[in-house]
This record gives sequence, structure tokens and C-alpha cells, in this order.
Amino acid sequence: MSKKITRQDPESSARFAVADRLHSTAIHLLRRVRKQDVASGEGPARLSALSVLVFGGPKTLGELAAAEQVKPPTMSRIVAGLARSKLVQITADPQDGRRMSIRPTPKGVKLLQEGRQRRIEYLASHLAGLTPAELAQVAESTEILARVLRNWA
Amino acid sequence: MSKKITRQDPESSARFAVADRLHSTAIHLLRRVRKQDVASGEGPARLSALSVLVFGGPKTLGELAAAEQVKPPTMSRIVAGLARSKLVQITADPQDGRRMSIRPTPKGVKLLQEGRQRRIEYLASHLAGLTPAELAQVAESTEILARVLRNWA
DNA sequence: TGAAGTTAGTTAGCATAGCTAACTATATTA
DNA sequence: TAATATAGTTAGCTATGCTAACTAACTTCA
Repeated sequence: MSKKITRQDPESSARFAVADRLHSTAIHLLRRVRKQDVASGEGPARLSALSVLVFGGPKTLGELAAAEQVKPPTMSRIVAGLARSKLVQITADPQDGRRMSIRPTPKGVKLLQEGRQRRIEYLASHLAGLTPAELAQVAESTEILARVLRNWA
Repeated sequence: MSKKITRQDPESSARFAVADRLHSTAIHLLRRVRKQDVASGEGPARLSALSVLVFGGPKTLGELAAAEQVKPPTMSRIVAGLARSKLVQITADPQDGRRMSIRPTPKGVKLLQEGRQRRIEYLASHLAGLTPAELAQVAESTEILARVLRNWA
């Protein structure tokens, strides 16, 4: 019981405080932006999976599940929904009959890009009050965090 | 059709680019951190509502729904779940019989703080690779974004 | 004062999204 | 070729979001 927060070294508590604020801010930011996606008619999980396909090329179901950090049964239903909406096309792997290749249809690409446009423009419009210096600061720290994510265990 | 992105002024495209990266980074960051919350046995919506109560004091159901940007029926079920787990206590408003006052129990405060500790420590541990300057940069831009959120339309 | 309207919250019913356990079908290996 | 491993699906649970329709309580005002 001797290792309380207040006894940690200053760097560690600074990290803790930043992590706390960062976490809370990210949650609230996404909660706002997410509402823009309702217009697409597809849920967040489907849009996110579709985005992986559009920007990362065709994937098997297992690859998609791994990319989205979700279990295969969950991705199975997400892909089924996307296929039902004709946003992805599924073909069998000629080498391995168990595998499927999932790729976006033109309709899927279009829907994703339009939704992305809406969402990002909405977010961007709220960044309009920032000074160029503040915007640059946000941009730099976003890249720092993106690097942290790439090196995530 | 003449107002394409490529014809917008430089400041506007800078905002757009930052918004895009920010959005994607926030999504992936939260997806990682969220897994730590599973240990608490409560879902994200309940933990988030409980957090509002712990840090913001007692609220009515409507106030909680507004704070969480969710419709009343949704919050009704979230609160019912928290009450079932004995994490909040519900009392009638003596002034207005329609209203309820929702407040965290000691058990609720404890669970939230422990979960928060776990989650934030996990996130903080991944910020350990940052230099003090980088950490400061992230801290500053987080505050900039928090301000943007406060002024959100 | 009492009928009409407003407000707070609930109930019912739908869809999405996450999970585990148990299954099928195909490949691989001993 | 028989046993095992891998890819994906199905079934069934929980949680979270919504709208529509409801109940109960408060407010207004003729």
C-alpha cells in the first residue's frame, strides 16, 4: 500500500494526468462526430470495416477481424450486413476453399467517401476557431499519438 | 460542383487534414483502451454515466441523458443496470414527483476509480516512450480540443 | 377548480454490435 | 488415410442505441 499515486515520480504522474484528459477528450470528441455517420444508414462497425477494405484493399474475414480487433463471429455478421447492402463483394479464395476474399464495391467506396467527407468536414468546421498555431499543435500531437499506436504492444 | 476540396483555401484544407487524422487516431486509441474496461464487469455506457455522477454529483435521468448525449429511454436502461449492480442509488425528488435523483454509491465510486486507474495506467504506460516535450505537446493539444468541445454548437 | 397541456420517465419493440460455445467444411500432417 | 488444425458460421446471450406509445405528475388558465 506504499506505492500510491502521490508517491510516484513526477514524470509518471504527468503521464497519468495527460492520459486521463486524453481519454476523456477522445471519448467526447468521437461521441459528437459519430452522429454525423447516422446519415449513411450504416452503423459504426460496418463503416469502420468498410474503411479498412477501401484503404487497405481486399481482406479475408479473419484479417478484417484482426484489423478491427474483433472476434470472427462478430466480423462475420458485420460483413454479412455490408454484403446485404451491396457495399462489399465476397469471392471464394481459389487456393483455399475455407477463405473468402472481401472487397468493397463501387457503391461501397462511394458511400464511405461521402460519409468520410461529411464527418471530417463537420469536425473540421469545429476546428475553425483555432489559430494556425493551435491547429499545428493538434496536428503534431496527433502524429505523436499515431506513432504510439503503431508501437502498441 | 465547383466547390471541390482542392479549391478550398489552404487553411481550410489544413483543418480538413488534421480533422481526418485526429478522427482516425481517436478511434484507434479508444479501441485499445476500452479493452481494459472489460475487467470492471460493466459496459462502456454504464461506466461513462457513472463517471458523470462521480465527478459531477447527483443528476436526474434527463440531465444524465443530456450529459451523455443519449435519449431518455437509453439512459433509463443504463441507470437500471447501474442500480441492479448497486452502483447508484435512486431517490425521489421531494419537490417534483416525476424526477429522480441519481447518485453513486460508495461501491460505485470505488468501482469507477479502480477502473479508471487501470485504464489510465494502461494508456499512460504506452505514453512512456514519449519525451517530456512530446508529452507536453499532447497535453496542450488535448486542452485545446477540450476547449473546442466546450464550445461545440 | 378542474380540464387541458406539458414534462419526466418507462415500456415495448427493433437493429447493431460485442462475446462464447458449438458446429461445418476444408486443409494439413502424421 | 485418419487425426488434427484452421476458416468461417450459427445459435444464443448481453449491452446500447433508436422511435413510438404509454403512465404519472406537475402547470396553466378559463
